[in-house]
Amino acid sequence: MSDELKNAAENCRAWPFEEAKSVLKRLNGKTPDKGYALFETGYGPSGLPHIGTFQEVARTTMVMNAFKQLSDIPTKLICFSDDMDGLRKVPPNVPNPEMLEKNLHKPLTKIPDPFETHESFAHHNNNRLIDFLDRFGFEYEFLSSTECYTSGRFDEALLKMLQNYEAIRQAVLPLLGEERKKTYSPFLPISPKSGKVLQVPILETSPEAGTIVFEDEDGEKTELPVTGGHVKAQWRPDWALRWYALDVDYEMAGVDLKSASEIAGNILKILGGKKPPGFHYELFLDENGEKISKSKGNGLTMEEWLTYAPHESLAHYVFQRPKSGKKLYFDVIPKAVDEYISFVNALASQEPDKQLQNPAWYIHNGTIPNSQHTPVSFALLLNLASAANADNAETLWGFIQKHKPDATPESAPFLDRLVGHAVKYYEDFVLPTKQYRLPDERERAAMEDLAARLDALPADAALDALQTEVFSAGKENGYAKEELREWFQALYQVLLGQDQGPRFGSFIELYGIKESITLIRDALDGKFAQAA
RNA sequence: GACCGCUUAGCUCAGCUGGUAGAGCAACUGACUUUUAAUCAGUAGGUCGAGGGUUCGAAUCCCUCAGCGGUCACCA
Repeated sequence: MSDELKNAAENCRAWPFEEAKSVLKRLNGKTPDKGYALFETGYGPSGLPHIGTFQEVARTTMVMNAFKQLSDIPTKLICFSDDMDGLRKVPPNVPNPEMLEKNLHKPLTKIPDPFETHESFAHHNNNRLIDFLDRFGFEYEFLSSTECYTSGRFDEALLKMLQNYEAIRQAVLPLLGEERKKTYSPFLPISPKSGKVLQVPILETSPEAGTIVFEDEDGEKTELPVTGGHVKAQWRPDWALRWYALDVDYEMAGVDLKSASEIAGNILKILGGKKPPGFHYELFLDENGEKISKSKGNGLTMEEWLTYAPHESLAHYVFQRPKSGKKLYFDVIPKAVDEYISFVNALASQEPDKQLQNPAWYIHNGTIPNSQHTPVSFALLLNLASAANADNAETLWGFIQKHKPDATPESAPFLDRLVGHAVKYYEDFVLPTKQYRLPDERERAAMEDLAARLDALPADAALDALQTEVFSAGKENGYAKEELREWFQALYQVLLGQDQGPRFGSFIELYGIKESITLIRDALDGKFAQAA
């Protein structure tokens, strides 16, 4: 079986395997000197982690999982935080904006935490990243740029950059506009006086001494070593520096960074390295196929997705065709959840080559825990929730067990999570659309009668009895047999605020006899119609 | 301007290395239930953006064009 899987892996054309193969090729199938194949993702800590962060780590993990199938070379995933970057503008929705304003252009690790919970702004956001990633169970190692610079880990690479200063400058220039070309430098000195990351021309370089000379903000000519965290590399060279110093073997990036990564690759070549493989994924679009922008507030946030669906479904969504632009809006969620469920349920019975076509294989690294299986689709749950007034998990579970008597929250924990999401969906999308009305005379009489009948029943009355009482209440209060449909509709409209509903006897059984009586009396008192 | 993606059923999309077009929703029909919804079974629906080329054979590969969209060119 294992051999069969390995064979299937070698022939698999799913994108994570295509990527993994390019890593294996880069390594010539051998463990590199550092002892492992290194997969990297980048993070800018001036903002909070978002769906793009998730997507990149999830997809890189999928490549890594494929790689593990192809080779016994150890692997490592590094989430690198560019936390020595200067803060360029005050982000919105952050406390203490005046304080941040005063600290503009300083490295993020040198700026106090506006939330006043961590050592610095960067530390705060780095921790948010770590919490975020841990929440999804990613296996990775966090790495801070500031630490790499100040600890000397980047020193050798920085000196090499200095030796090749002009060539690296030339590698970047073609991409820049006229204005920027004049002052561009791959090195950004950090002013010893103000602590700011300066974007200034470099006047002299001294490869022997390992220093650069520039004019500080007050006009004073200043000489600084490029090593030890006194100087930061500008963005594109910084990327190359990291690839070189850490010996990165794989990194993907968005299409927006396409030309930048090419430049960084050229710089890496100058340093004597070889650009790590990695494709450029397309960015997410909104419902109309337009760019998602925070200012417009279109598209869908990570939080929104995770409110209405489990994170596995997002991982599944993100697996699909990373190189084409995908629309990210509410309606894709239920589909993603149900596709995920079918793939999870299918995996065990699939042949190895089919397993490797199965997104769930990548999400769970080949082995799906039993707890992930669910006998009910998410679409069904959503329908059930809205049809059955399921404003809590217990009610919804009651209806589920009508269909699947064996399922319990304990035996199907993933389904239990889905139930929670379905209830949330009900609260946010179904409940607000409910329109209760008051009953007319005949309806009122029948409902009062129904309440009284229910009251007279034992607490453990059987379903048949309940259903019979509902019919009797209708029939004996002026509804002819062919009018009974109207009686039921009245129940839904008056009691549930909708035109349709579940079989009413079952509803009472699940909702509870006492609760149903209260529901009827509240409706007759006008509590619902008034509120609406 | 440079580079890229998309165009397939009413809607949203899948179709991997070429072999008589698929799914979900919507629609329609039926079954079941002392109402509906749900559920289940089934039906219908497409010159695969246009034109050309390669091939015994093209939604799939190549070229041209059109429409839509994206990214970069100021900052990272």
